Amino acid sequence: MSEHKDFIREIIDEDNRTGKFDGRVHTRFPPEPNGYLHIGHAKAILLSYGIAQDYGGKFNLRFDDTNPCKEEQEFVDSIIEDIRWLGADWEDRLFFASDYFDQLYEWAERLIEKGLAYVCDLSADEMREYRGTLTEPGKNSPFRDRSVEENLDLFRRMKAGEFPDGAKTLRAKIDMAAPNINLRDPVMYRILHAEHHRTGDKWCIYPSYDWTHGQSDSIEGITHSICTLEFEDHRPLYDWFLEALEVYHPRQIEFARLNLSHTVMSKRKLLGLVESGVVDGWDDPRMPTLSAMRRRGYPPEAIRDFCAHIGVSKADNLVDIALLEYYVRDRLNKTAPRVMAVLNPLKLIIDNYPDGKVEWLDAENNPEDESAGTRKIPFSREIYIERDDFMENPPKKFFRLYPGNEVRLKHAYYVTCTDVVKDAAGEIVELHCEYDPKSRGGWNPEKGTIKGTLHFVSAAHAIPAEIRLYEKLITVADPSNTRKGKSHLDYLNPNSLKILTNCLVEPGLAECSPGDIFQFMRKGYFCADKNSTKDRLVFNRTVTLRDTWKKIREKAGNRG
RNA sequence: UGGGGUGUAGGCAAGUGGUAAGCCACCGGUCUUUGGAAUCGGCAUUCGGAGGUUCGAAUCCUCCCACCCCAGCCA
Repeated sequence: MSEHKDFIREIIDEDNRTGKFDGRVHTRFPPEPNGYLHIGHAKAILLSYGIAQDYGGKFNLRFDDTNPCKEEQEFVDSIIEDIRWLGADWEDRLFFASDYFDQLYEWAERLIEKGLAYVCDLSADEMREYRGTLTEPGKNSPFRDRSVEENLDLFRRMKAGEFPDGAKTLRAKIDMAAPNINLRDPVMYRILHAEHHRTGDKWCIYPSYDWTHGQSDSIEGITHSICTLEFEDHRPLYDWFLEALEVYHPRQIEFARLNLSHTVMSKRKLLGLVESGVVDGWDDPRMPTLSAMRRRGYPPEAIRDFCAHIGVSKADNLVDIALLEYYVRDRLNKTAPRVMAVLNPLKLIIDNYPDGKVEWLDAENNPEDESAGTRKIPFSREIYIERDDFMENPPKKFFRLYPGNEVRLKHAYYVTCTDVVKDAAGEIVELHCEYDPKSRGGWNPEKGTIKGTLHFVSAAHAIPAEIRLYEKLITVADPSNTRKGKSHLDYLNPNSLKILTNCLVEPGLAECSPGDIFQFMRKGYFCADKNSTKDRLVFNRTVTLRDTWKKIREKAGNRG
């Protein structure tokens, strides 16, 4: 089984063979600080960073902050935090496109002097009309043939603040009939009397992304500018700028962005969910943002595993969110300490266990990791078990607790159900059992296989907790491909968040800190929320355990 | 009816003229003090379609079809 390389690494191998960049490999991740990073960005970051690592090259972080109206320091901070958490390292190479504003301005004047750029007075609407359509060529701006002197003068006065927003633009003089619309005299500068998060009020003209991006990569000596598919037909424009300027020319390679099932990934839609209150902020654990995944308990290693395995190609894709969850479980299974928590408690009284007696039993912390050691858990006459683990009239193949059945209480004893107590409404309020004193620790060699094993907490020792259960945000796999007139908002999962407030957890959890991740045995992985305190424990369900019993039940249900 | 891309299993994705990897999902067995984990097995006679070249085609050629992106002074 040979390790295969993605098509980008193959291109880099080829460049190294031919000596195109003298064997250098230098990549970058260029986010715009106008929102939070999501799992799709993680794919891009890890791709570029991973390539730099594989080839002994360098990786830069550069903020593409050319639009002061949308960008904020808050986003710069969150992006830096998220990339650090993911594990990509830009060392001392943190840059901002705004660092290059002076250079870009100088280059713009150079293009004007070469007769390759001009100041245009067309309004936004007029410019749209002049641009033509997908099938018809555009027509030249009436301002296209201004003299170099006039252009220089006007451009300097734009910079000096003599004109209001939108009054003029600087445009590249390329070809209004180009079949590639990006080449129809694109805007290089627009007038924006806006405060920039880094340059303040120094500028009232701002370079467009297209005019900034390629040159920024050039300035930084990037060899391979890896970006997503939608920029493929901007590449000829970047080539044009770089050639006109006669500066160092990186190679741009495009790949398909990640789409994840049962969620949305566009910043616009994500922003909409936040602003409309559908979710409780960018780090609501239901969001596909990295900050949400961190809060929910996804380890960065799992995200790296996921990104390393989804592949890189140019084909549109929709990756099943089950794959991400698989890698989360895979990591957590090896690392998360096992504890017992009862989400929906049902009291169980062991009639033949001495009243007032407490035994502290040994419990292993992680069967996958012996070095995780053991802890002591309390056992007593009154305990709580999971309500789901008892059925008065069980279906076939149910081997949990029911009248007359014997089950194992994990790490403790075997118990047999002897009585069911109900309230006036017929609701089961408590169970009575007898325990087998010879089964201490959960094993009696005299008996055959005990199939059912239940988790529990000791009533006198358990501590209360709030537990938040999360499910998919959206009920359909691909909300971008739904019936006419429907959007992702028509497919929000009403059960995406369920808050349980009467949960009971084993006493050791009182000491846990926000961010700690556990396996609540038989229930799933849970992460102490950022707002969890000793007095008010709050856990987020990271992901459930695989549940074959649930599957059997659902199948039976479908048949019936 | 412009330009740029992409089509291999339910979802990703290898494959680069020599007879369809792997992962997830799904199905079944073993094992188990978590119905977890682990483990074993099953899962494309065929690569968007049709022709053609060749001893041999997912790979080369021709035509066709489908889907995605582009008409911001957003990135």
